Amino acid sequence: MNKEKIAEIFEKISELLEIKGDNLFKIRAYLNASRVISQFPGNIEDAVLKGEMSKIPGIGKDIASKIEELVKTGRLIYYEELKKSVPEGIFELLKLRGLGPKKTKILYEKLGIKNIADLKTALEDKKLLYLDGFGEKTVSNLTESIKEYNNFKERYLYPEAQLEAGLIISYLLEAAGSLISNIEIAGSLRRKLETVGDIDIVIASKSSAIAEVFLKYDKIAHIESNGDTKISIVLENGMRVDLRIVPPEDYIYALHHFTGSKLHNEELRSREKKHGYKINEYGIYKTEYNKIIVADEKDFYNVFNMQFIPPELREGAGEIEEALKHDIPELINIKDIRGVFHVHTSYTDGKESLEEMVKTALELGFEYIGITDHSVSAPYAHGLSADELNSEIEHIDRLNKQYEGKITILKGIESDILENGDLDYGNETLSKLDFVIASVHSRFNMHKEDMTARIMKAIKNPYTTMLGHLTGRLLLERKEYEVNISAVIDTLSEYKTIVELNANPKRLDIDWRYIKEAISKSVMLSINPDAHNKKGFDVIEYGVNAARKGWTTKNDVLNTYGINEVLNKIKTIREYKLNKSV
DNA sequence: GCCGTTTTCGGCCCGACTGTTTTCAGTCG
Ligand SMILES: Nc1nc2c(ncn2[C@H]2C[C@H](O)[C@@H](COP(=O)(O)OP(=O)(O)OP(=O)(O)O)O2)c(=O)[nH]1
Ligand SMILES: [Mg+2]
Ligand SMILES: [Mg+2]
Ligand SMILES: [Zn+2]
Repeated sequence: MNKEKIAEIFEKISELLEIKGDNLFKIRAYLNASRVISQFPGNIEDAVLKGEMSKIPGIGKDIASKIEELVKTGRLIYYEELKKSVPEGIFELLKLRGLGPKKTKILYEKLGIKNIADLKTALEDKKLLYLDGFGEKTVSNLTESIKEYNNFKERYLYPEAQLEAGLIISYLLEAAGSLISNIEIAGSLRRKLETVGDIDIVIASKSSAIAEVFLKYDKIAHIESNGDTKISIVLENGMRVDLRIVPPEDYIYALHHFTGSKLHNEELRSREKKHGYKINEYGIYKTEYNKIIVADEKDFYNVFNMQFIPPELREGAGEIEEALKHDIPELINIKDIRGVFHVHTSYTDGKESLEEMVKTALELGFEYIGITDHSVSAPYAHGLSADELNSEIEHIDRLNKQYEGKITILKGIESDILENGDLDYGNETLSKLDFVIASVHSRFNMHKEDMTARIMKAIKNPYTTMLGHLTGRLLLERKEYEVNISAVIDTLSEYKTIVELNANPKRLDIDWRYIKEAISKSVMLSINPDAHNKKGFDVIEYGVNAARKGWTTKNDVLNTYGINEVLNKIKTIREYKLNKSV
């Protein structure tokens, strides 16, 4: 039982308790525990065995024992009992905008509505109007909510939302720039989360006229709410946008509030409340009339003797403690990236020739480029036979002479990890290469233990320099294959093997939530573009975002080093493992 | 249910917007 599943169960418990009408703080405790578990930076099974769960803030004796039950038996009797009283479809009903636990309960108890389909029928039959608290507006809003639920995604990839947010900001600046003293993306998008539920934007303006300007944006399909300081809309493509408008003097407080995360805000506010501060989106107050003025977010945190916390770290995952100790490290920046590994060419499924990819890397200022086409067992991608790989190697040798002094081309392969954990070529071929990325591209549905063993064996192979996309996930499309990530990280550590952070915005794999664990076990990262065309290098940005979310510093990442250090490091890995295996 | 440097009870972040409730509960951020 992994932490995602455990977190999901506690989230559902909180929803079930809401429906039951249980104590609000108890409900919050479960929801909070769910968030804390999903952020837990380590192996939850180990922590359970060591009896360390209840040491984690937000996990007490009761929830700790429930986690233990889940880890040990795979079930939770308390949850199963709770679920019996409520139909499964209640969870989807709760996802509808405008429908919370109270109304859902009424619909279920009074009209027997058990899921969205039931609700749709009841709406069409105008049955809701007979209920107390349900009027014409509620009916039309729920009808609209069902449409949105059916037609639109719940979350979007970071780059889609980033693009859309940029368009909105450009529009606002163009249409009403003089009214705007500050404008910034906030919410999960500012925190660089890999997927976002909506676009949050904060505006500082002296004039409320800016709201009118926003509402004239031509891509707005639906206005959900429209207040004095807050507007929520849905775009034609289904993306939701929240706009928050505040007077210029309140901007920093509003930006901080709206950046979140919710957990971060709650933690900061409750902690500082004990020290006599009140924090909201309009200010920091020591006493009611004594607003503390700050010029920027650095000042904001400094009020509480905290180090500035970069937005990427504001997930309520221990950042406040570290900021108090001034232990937040200098995070990696995109300018620290000096070269790239994991580049495909027209030798296999890349769209550009080898030389074009090299030229592009050179233009982008990279000092080295590690070429990795697909291996023989990847026929879908025209995987290279040993002979074909030899040709590519010779080609790289020629290009290295041609580009000497400009860029170094490293010879690599993205080798499939076969079902038995072997790599795709013999040692003779592999030893001609500078480095090898080993990735799983087949048989995703193996049992967890088998998949873990398969990957562990590949890591132990002396020629494996780094492990490619650890879980094979495609965000919002394909779930990760089952694998014991902590066991894999331990093996990477033991065999000094590097882990890829695949920068493709659909992958971002290794997940940033596991990066802290990897780094704490001295596993080095490589932020790889997995480029298949010239544009493919640009995704490095997303990889760096994810790395920052995982508290990564420059020195934790292979491709922040110069070519000589890189060559040295990858050689050392191979030698270390060759020695270890004899 | 969790938590404690005002501790083992009595608090728990704080506010905006909407609809139908004539005074605020529900939902959401
Ligand atoms: N203090 C406080 N702030 C909140 C609360 N809920 C949301 N916020 C703030 C922090 C959030 O980052 C910000 C935007 O809310 P969203 O619901 O859009 O969440 P966020 O953008 O973090 O994630 P998302 O990807 O949109 O689901 O508003 C809350 O309950 N209390
Ligand atoms: Mg958001
Ligand atoms: Mg929002
Ligand atoms: Zn690849």
